Amino acid sequence: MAPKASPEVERLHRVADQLHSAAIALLRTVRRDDDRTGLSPARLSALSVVVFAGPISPGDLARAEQVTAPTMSHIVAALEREDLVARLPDAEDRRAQRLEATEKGRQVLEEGRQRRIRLLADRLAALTPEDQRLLAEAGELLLRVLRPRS
Amino acid sequence: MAPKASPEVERLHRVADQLHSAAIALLRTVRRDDDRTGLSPARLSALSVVVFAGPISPGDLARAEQVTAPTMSHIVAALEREDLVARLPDAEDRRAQRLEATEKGRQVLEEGRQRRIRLLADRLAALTPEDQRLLAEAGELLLRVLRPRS
DNA sequence: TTATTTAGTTAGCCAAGCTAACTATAATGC
DNA sequence: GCATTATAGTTAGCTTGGCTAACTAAATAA
Repeated sequence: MAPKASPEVERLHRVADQLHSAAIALLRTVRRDDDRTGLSPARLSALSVVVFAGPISPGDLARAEQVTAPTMSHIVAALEREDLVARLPDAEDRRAQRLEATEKGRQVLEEGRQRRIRLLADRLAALTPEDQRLLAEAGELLLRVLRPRS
Repeated sequence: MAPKASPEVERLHRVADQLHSAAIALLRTVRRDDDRTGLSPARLSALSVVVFAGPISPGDLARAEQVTAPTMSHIVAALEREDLVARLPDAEDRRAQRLEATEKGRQVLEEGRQRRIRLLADRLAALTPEDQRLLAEAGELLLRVLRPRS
Protein backbone atom coordinates (compact mmCIF):
# COMPACT_ATOMS: atom_id res chain seq x y z
CA MET A 1 0.00 0.00 0.00
CA ALA A 2 1.34 3.42 -0.97
CA PRO A 3 1.94 5.91 1.83
CA LYS A 4 -0.79 8.47 2.46
CA ALA A 5 -0.32 11.46 0.17
CA SER A 6 -0.20 15.00 1.45
CA PRO A 7 -3.41 17.06 1.32
CA GLU A 8 -1.94 19.27 -1.43
CA VAL A 9 -1.11 16.27 -3.57
CA GLU A 10 -4.56 14.85 -3.00
CA ARG A 11 -6.16 18.11 -4.02
CA LEU A 12 -4.04 18.29 -7.15
CA HIS A 13 -5.05 14.75 -8.02
CA ARG A 14 -8.71 15.62 -7.64
CA VAL A 15 -8.24 18.55 -10.02
CA ALA A 16 -6.38 16.33 -12.47
CA ASP A 17 -9.08 13.69 -12.24
CA GLN A 18 -11.79 16.20 -12.98
CA LEU A 19 -9.94 17.73 -15.91
CA HIS A 20 -9.27 14.27 -17.25
CA SER A 21 -12.95 13.37 -17.15
CA ALA A 22 -13.87 16.71 -18.69
CA ALA A 23 -11.42 16.21 -21.56
CA ILE A 24 -12.84 12.76 -22.28
CA ALA A 25 -16.39 14.08 -22.22
CA LEU A 26 -15.41 16.99 -24.45
CA LEU A 27 -13.84 14.85 -27.14
CA ARG A 28 -16.65 12.31 -27.00
CA THR A 29 -19.03 15.17 -27.68
CA VAL A 30 -17.19 16.84 -30.51
CA ARG A 31 -16.21 13.75 -32.48
CA ARG A 32 -19.79 12.75 -33.07
CA ASP A 33 -19.95 13.89 -36.69
CA ASP A 34 -16.33 13.25 -37.62
CA ASP A 35 -17.36 10.53 -40.06
CA ARG A 36 -18.70 13.28 -42.30
CA THR A 37 -15.09 14.13 -43.15
CA GLY A 38 -14.90 10.74 -44.87
CA LEU A 39 -11.74 10.00 -42.87
CA SER A 40 -11.04 7.49 -40.11
CA PRO A 41 -10.00 8.84 -36.71
CA ALA A 42 -6.37 7.82 -37.29
CA ARG A 43 -6.16 9.60 -40.65
CA LEU A 44 -8.01 12.66 -39.43
CA SER A 45 -5.73 13.01 -36.46
CA ALA A 46 -2.58 12.57 -38.53
CA LEU A 47 -3.85 15.08 -41.08
CA SER A 48 -4.48 17.64 -38.38
CA VAL A 49 -0.89 17.35 -37.18
CA VAL A 50 0.37 17.79 -40.73
CA VAL A 51 -1.81 20.86 -41.19
CA PHE A 52 -0.87 22.50 -37.91
CA ALA A 53 2.70 21.30 -37.42
CA GLY A 54 3.74 20.64 -41.01
CA PRO A 55 5.90 20.33 -42.93
CA ILE A 56 6.85 17.32 -40.86
CA SER A 57 8.66 14.05 -41.46
CA PRO A 58 6.80 10.71 -41.28
CA GLY A 59 8.97 9.75 -38.32
CA ASP A 60 8.14 12.84 -36.31
CA LEU A 61 4.50 12.40 -37.22
CA ALA A 62 4.60 8.83 -35.91
CA ARG A 63 6.09 10.08 -32.63
CA ALA A 64 3.49 12.83 -32.37
CA GLU A 65 0.72 10.29 -32.86
CA GLN A 66 2.36 7.80 -30.53
CA VAL A 67 2.38 5.03 -33.12
CA THR A 68 5.20 3.09 -34.77
CA ALA A 69 6.83 4.08 -38.05
CA PRO A 70 5.23 1.25 -40.08
CA THR A 71 1.77 2.24 -38.84
CA MET A 72 2.32 5.84 -39.84
CA SER A 73 3.79 4.73 -43.14
CA HIS A 74 0.51 3.25 -44.25
CA ILE A 75 -1.61 6.09 -42.87
CA VAL A 76 0.52 8.55 -44.84
CA ALA A 77 0.23 6.36 -47.94
CA ALA A 78 -3.56 6.55 -47.62
CA LEU A 79 -3.55 10.32 -47.10
CA GLU A 80 -1.33 10.73 -50.13
CA ARG A 81 -3.54 8.44 -52.23
CA GLU A 82 -6.50 10.66 -51.39
CA ASP A 83 -4.50 13.78 -52.22
CA LEU A 84 -4.74 15.18 -48.69
CA VAL A 85 -1.00 15.38 -48.09
CA ALA A 86 1.98 15.59 -50.43
CA ARG A 87 5.49 14.22 -49.95
CA LEU A 88 8.40 16.48 -50.67
CA PRO A 89 12.03 15.39 -50.70
CA ASP A 90 14.20 16.61 -47.86
CA ALA A 91 16.88 18.88 -49.29
CA GLU A 92 19.55 17.77 -46.83
CA ASP A 93 18.85 14.10 -46.27
CA ARG A 94 17.87 11.90 -49.17
CA ARG A 95 16.43 9.23 -46.86
CA ALA A 96 14.00 11.69 -45.37
CA GLN A 97 10.73 13.22 -46.53
CA ARG A 98 8.67 16.23 -45.65
CA LEU A 99 4.90 15.98 -45.51
CA GLU A 100 2.72 18.93 -46.33
CA ALA A 101 -1.05 19.21 -46.44
CA THR A 102 -2.58 19.86 -49.84
CA GLU A 103 -5.22 22.52 -50.33
CA LYS A 104 -7.83 19.77 -50.31
CA GLY A 105 -6.34 18.37 -47.10
CA ARG A 106 -6.55 21.74 -45.38
CA GLN A 107 -10.10 22.19 -46.54
CA VAL A 108 -11.32 18.77 -45.39
CA LEU A 109 -9.68 19.24 -42.02
CA GLU A 110 -11.01 22.74 -41.58
CA GLU A 111 -14.58 21.72 -42.31
CA GLY A 112 -14.40 18.91 -39.77
CA ARG A 113 -12.81 21.20 -37.23
CA GLN A 114 -15.55 23.76 -37.72
CA ARG A 115 -18.18 21.10 -37.09
CA ARG A 116 -16.44 20.11 -33.88
CA ILE A 117 -16.08 23.70 -32.73
CA ARG A 118 -19.72 24.40 -33.44
CA LEU A 119 -20.84 21.36 -31.45
CA LEU A 120 -18.79 22.52 -28.51
CA ALA A 121 -19.74 26.18 -28.81
CA ASP A 122 -23.40 25.19 -28.76
CA ARG A 123 -22.90 23.66 -25.34
CA LEU A 124 -20.85 26.56 -24.03
CA ALA A 125 -23.59 28.96 -25.06
CA ALA A 126 -25.58 27.77 -22.04
CA LEU A 127 -23.01 29.29 -19.69
CA THR A 128 -22.80 32.83 -18.39
CA PRO A 129 -20.26 35.17 -20.00
CA GLU A 130 -18.16 35.03 -16.83
CA ASP A 131 -18.07 31.26 -16.92
CA GLN A 132 -17.16 31.39 -20.58
CA ARG A 133 -14.30 33.73 -19.77
CA LEU A 134 -13.18 31.37 -17.04
CA LEU A 135 -13.07 28.51 -19.53
CA ALA A 136 -11.10 30.61 -21.99
CA GLU A 137 -8.56 31.27 -19.27
CA ALA A 138 -8.48 27.58 -18.34
CA GLY A 139 -7.86 26.57 -21.94
CA GLU A 140 -4.96 28.97 -22.14
CA LEU A 141 -3.44 27.72 -18.89
CA LEU A 142 -3.77 24.11 -19.94
CA LEU A 143 -2.21 24.64 -23.33
CA ARG A 144 0.65 26.48 -21.73
CA VAL A 145 1.37 23.75 -19.22
CA LEU A 146 0.78 20.80 -21.57
CA ARG A 147 2.35 21.93 -24.82
CA PRO A 148 6.05 22.19 -23.92
CA ARG A 149 7.35 18.70 -23.26
CA SER A 150 4.38 16.58 -24.41
CA MET B 1 -19.60 31.68 -48.19
CA ALA B 2 -21.24 31.71 -44.76
CA PRO B 3 -22.46 35.06 -43.47
CA LYS B 4 -20.22 36.86 -41.00
CA ALA B 5 -20.89 35.66 -37.48
CA SER B 6 -21.65 38.03 -34.66
CA PRO B 7 -18.78 39.03 -32.36
CA GLU B 8 -20.27 36.98 -29.51
CA VAL B 9 -20.43 33.88 -31.63
CA GLU B 10 -16.89 34.43 -32.80
CA ARG B 11 -15.69 34.79 -29.23
CA LEU B 12 -17.48 31.62 -28.23
CA HIS B 13 -15.89 29.79 -31.13
CA ARG B 14 -12.47 30.96 -30.06
CA VAL B 15 -13.09 29.63 -26.56
CA ALA B 16 -14.36 26.35 -27.97
CA ASP B 17 -11.34 26.09 -30.22
CA GLN B 18 -8.96 26.62 -27.35
CA LEU B 19 -10.70 24.11 -25.11
CA HIS B 20 -10.74 21.61 -27.95
CA SER B 21 -6.99 21.95 -28.45
CA ALA B 22 -6.42 21.73 -24.71
CA ALA B 23 -8.47 18.54 -24.43
CA ILE B 24 -6.50 16.94 -27.25
CA ALA B 25 -3.20 17.94 -25.69
CA LEU B 26 -4.36 16.68 -22.30
CA LEU B 27 -5.33 13.24 -23.53
CA ARG B 28 -2.21 12.92 -25.66
CA THR B 29 -0.21 13.58 -22.52
CA VAL B 30 -1.97 11.21 -20.17
CA ARG B 31 -2.28 8.23 -22.48
CA ARG B 32 1.44 7.85 -22.85
CA ASP B 33 1.79 4.86 -20.53
CA ASP B 34 -1.59 3.26 -21.17
CA ASP B 35 0.06 0.24 -22.75
CA ARG B 36 1.22 -0.75 -19.28
CA THR B 37 -2.38 -1.78 -18.56
CA GLY B 38 -1.89 -4.55 -21.13
CA LEU B 39 -5.09 -3.40 -22.84
CA SER B 40 -5.70 -1.76 -26.19
CA PRO B 41 -7.29 1.71 -26.24
CA ALA B 42 -10.65 0.32 -27.33
CA ARG B 43 -10.78 -2.24 -24.52
CA LEU B 44 -9.50 0.15 -21.92
CA SER B 45 -12.10 2.75 -22.84
CA ALA B 46 -14.93 0.21 -22.83
CA LEU B 47 -13.78 -1.15 -19.49
CA SER B 48 -13.77 2.31 -17.97
CA VAL B 49 -17.38 2.83 -19.00
CA VAL B 50 -18.34 -0.52 -17.48
CA VAL B 51 -16.56 0.37 -14.25
CA PHE B 52 -18.03 3.85 -13.91
CA ALA B 53 -21.44 3.43 -15.54
CA GLY B 54 -22.01 -0.31 -15.01
CA PRO B 55 -23.90 -2.50 -14.86
CA ILE B 56 -24.64 -1.68 -18.47
CA SER B 57 -25.94 -3.59 -21.49
CA PRO B 58 -23.66 -4.25 -24.48
CA GLY B 59 -25.97 -2.12 -26.62
CA ASP B 60 -25.77 0.90 -24.34
CA LEU B 61 -22.03 0.40 -24.10
CA ALA B 62 -21.77 0.42 -27.90
CA ARG B 63 -23.73 3.69 -28.01
CA ALA B 64 -21.55 5.21 -25.28
CA GLU B 65 -18.43 4.29 -27.21
CA GLN B 66 -19.92 5.42 -30.53
CA VAL B 67 -19.32 2.06 -32.21
CA THR B 68 -21.69 -0.51 -33.71
CA ALA B 69 -23.12 -3.45 -31.79
CA PRO B 70 -20.96 -6.07 -33.57
CA THR B 71 -17.82 -4.12 -32.78
CA MET B 72 -18.73 -3.92 -29.12
CA SER B 73 -19.73 -7.55 -29.14
CA HIS B 74 -16.22 -8.64 -29.86
CA ILE B 75 -14.59 -6.12 -27.50
CA VAL B 76 -16.82 -7.43 -24.71
CA ALA B 77 -15.92 -11.00 -25.65
CA ALA B 78 -12.25 -10.12 -25.24
CA LEU B 79 -12.81 -8.39 -21.90
CA GLU B 80 -14.74 -11.39 -20.68
CA ARG B 81 -12.04 -13.79 -21.88
CA GLU B 82 -9.52 -11.85 -19.81
CA ASP B 83 -11.84 -11.89 -16.81
CA LEU B 84 -12.15 -8.11 -16.69
CA VAL B 85 -15.93 -7.99 -17.07
CA ALA B 86 -18.67 -10.52 -16.34
CA ARG B 87 -22.00 -11.01 -18.10
CA LEU B 88 -25.11 -11.30 -16.00
CA PRO B 89 -28.55 -12.18 -17.33
CA ASP B 90 -31.11 -9.41 -17.36
CA ALA B 91 -33.93 -10.33 -15.01
CA GLU B 92 -36.67 -8.75 -17.09
CA ASP B 93 -35.55 -9.37 -20.67
CA ARG B 94 -34.05 -12.67 -21.61
CA ARG B 95 -32.49 -11.26 -24.80
CA ALA B 96 -30.54 -8.70 -22.82
CA GLN B 97 -27.38 -8.86 -20.69
CA ARG B 98 -25.83 -6.74 -18.00
CA LEU B 99 -22.09 -6.21 -17.94
CA GLU B 100 -20.24 -5.70 -14.70
CA ALA B 101 -16.56 -5.18 -14.04
CA THR B 102 -14.81 -7.94 -12.13
CA GLU B 103 -12.52 -7.15 -9.22
CA LYS B 104 -9.58 -7.67 -11.54
CA GLY B 105 -11.17 -5.35 -14.09
CA ARG B 106 -11.61 -2.61 -11.52
CA GLN B 107 -8.06 -3.03 -10.36
CA VAL B 108 -6.50 -2.92 -13.83
CA LEU B 109 -8.50 0.16 -14.70
CA GLU B 110 -7.74 1.93 -11.46
CA GLU B 111 -4.01 1.41 -11.81
CA GLY B 112 -4.07 2.84 -15.32
CA ARG B 113 -6.22 5.72 -14.22
CA GLN B 114 -3.83 6.54 -11.38
CA ARG B 115 -0.93 6.62 -13.83
CA ARG B 116 -2.83 9.04 -16.04
CA ILE B 117 -3.82 11.25 -13.14
CA ARG B 118 -0.27 11.36 -11.86
CA LEU B 119 1.07 12.36 -15.28
CA LEU B 120 -1.41 15.20 -15.42
CA ALA B 121 -0.98 16.26 -11.79
CA ASP B 122 2.76 16.52 -12.39
CA ARG B 123 2.13 19.13 -15.04
CA LEU B 124 -0.44 21.01 -12.99
CA ALA B 125 2.03 21.24 -10.12
CA ALA B 126 3.85 23.96 -12.08
CA LEU B 127 0.86 26.27 -11.73
CA THR B 128 0.02 28.64 -8.89
CA PRO B 129 -2.65 27.52 -6.41
CA GLU B 130 -5.01 30.13 -7.83
CA ASP B 131 -4.56 28.80 -11.34
CA GLN B 132 -5.10 25.29 -10.04
CA ARG B 133 -8.33 26.42 -8.42
CA LEU B 134 -9.38 28.02 -11.70
CA LEU B 135 -8.81 24.74 -13.50
CA ALA B 136 -10.81 22.85 -10.89
CA GLU B 137 -13.67 25.24 -11.47
CA ALA B 138 -13.33 24.87 -15.23
CA GLY B 139 -13.42 21.09 -14.98
CA GLU B 140 -16.61 21.29 -12.97
CA LEU B 141 -18.24 23.67 -15.42
CA LEU B 142 -17.31 21.56 -18.40
CA LEU B 143 -18.56 18.35 -16.89
CA ARG B 144 -21.82 20.04 -16.01
CA VAL B 145 -22.39 21.38 -19.51
CA LEU B 146 -21.13 18.30 -21.37
CA ARG B 147 -22.48 15.41 -19.34
CA PRO B 148 -26.24 15.83 -19.77
CA ARG B 149 -27.14 15.06 -23.36
CA SER B 150 -23.87 13.67 -24.72
C1' DT C 1 -51.05 -15.70 -33.69
C1' DT C 2 -48.60 -13.69 -37.14
C1' DA C 3 -45.66 -9.63 -38.06
C1' DT C 4 -42.48 -6.37 -36.48
C1' DT C 5 -39.06 -4.66 -33.56
C1' DT C 6 -35.18 -5.18 -30.49
C1' DA C 7 -30.78 -7.46 -28.26
C1' DG C 8 -27.09 -9.72 -29.34
C1' DT C 9 -23.92 -12.72 -32.27
C1' DT C 10 -21.58 -14.59 -36.46
C1' DA C 11 -19.33 -14.02 -40.98
C1' DG C 12 -16.60 -11.64 -43.88
C1' DC C 13 -14.43 -7.72 -45.22
C1' DC C 14 -10.85 -3.59 -44.74
C1' DA C 15 -8.16 -0.30 -41.72
C1' DA C 16 -5.06 0.28 -37.84
C1' DG C 17 -1.97 -1.39 -34.75
C1' DC C 18 2.26 -4.27 -33.85
C1' DT C 19 7.18 -6.74 -34.69
C1' DA C 20 10.57 -8.44 -37.83
C1' DA C 21 13.04 -7.87 -41.74
C1' DC C 22 14.39 -5.24 -45.55
C1' DT C 23 16.53 -1.02 -48.65
C1' DA C 24 18.88 3.10 -48.88
C1' DT C 25 21.35 6.86 -47.12
C1' DA C 26 24.15 9.10 -43.46
C1' DA C 27 27.47 9.19 -39.95
C1' DT C 28 31.42 7.08 -37.56
C1' DG C 29 35.84 4.76 -37.00
C1' DC C 30 39.92 3.29 -38.50
C1' DG D 1 38.74 5.44 -48.55
C1' DC D 2 36.24 1.75 -46.81
C1' DA D 3 33.85 -0.95 -43.31
C1' DT D 4 30.69 -0.48 -39.60
C1' DT D 5 26.91 1.27 -37.37
C1' DA D 6 22.89 4.16 -37.08
C1' DT D 7 18.78 6.30 -39.04
C1' DA D 8 14.53 7.05 -42.34
C1' DG D 9 11.30 4.77 -44.39
C1' DT D 10 8.85 0.58 -46.44
C1' DT D 11 7.19 -4.28 -46.89
C1' DA D 12 5.40 -8.63 -44.99
C1' DG D 13 2.63 -10.93 -41.97
C1' DC D 14 0.00 -11.07 -37.97
C1' DT D 15 -3.86 -9.50 -34.44
C1' DT D 16 -7.40 -6.22 -33.15
C1' DG D 17 -10.94 -2.87 -34.20
C1' DG D 18 -14.10 -1.06 -37.24
C1' DC D 19 -17.92 -1.76 -40.60
C1' DT D 20 -22.34 -4.06 -43.07
C1' DA D 21 -25.14 -8.01 -43.89
C1' DA D 22 -27.33 -11.77 -42.22
C1' DC D 23 -28.72 -14.50 -38.59
C1' DT D 24 -31.18 -16.31 -33.78
C1' DA D 25 -34.04 -15.44 -30.06
C1' DA D 26 -37.04 -12.88 -27.36
C1' DA D 27 -40.42 -9.08 -26.82
C1' DT D 28 -44.04 -6.25 -28.60
C1' DA D 29 -47.75 -4.84 -31.72
C1' DA D 30 -51.53 -5.76 -35.11
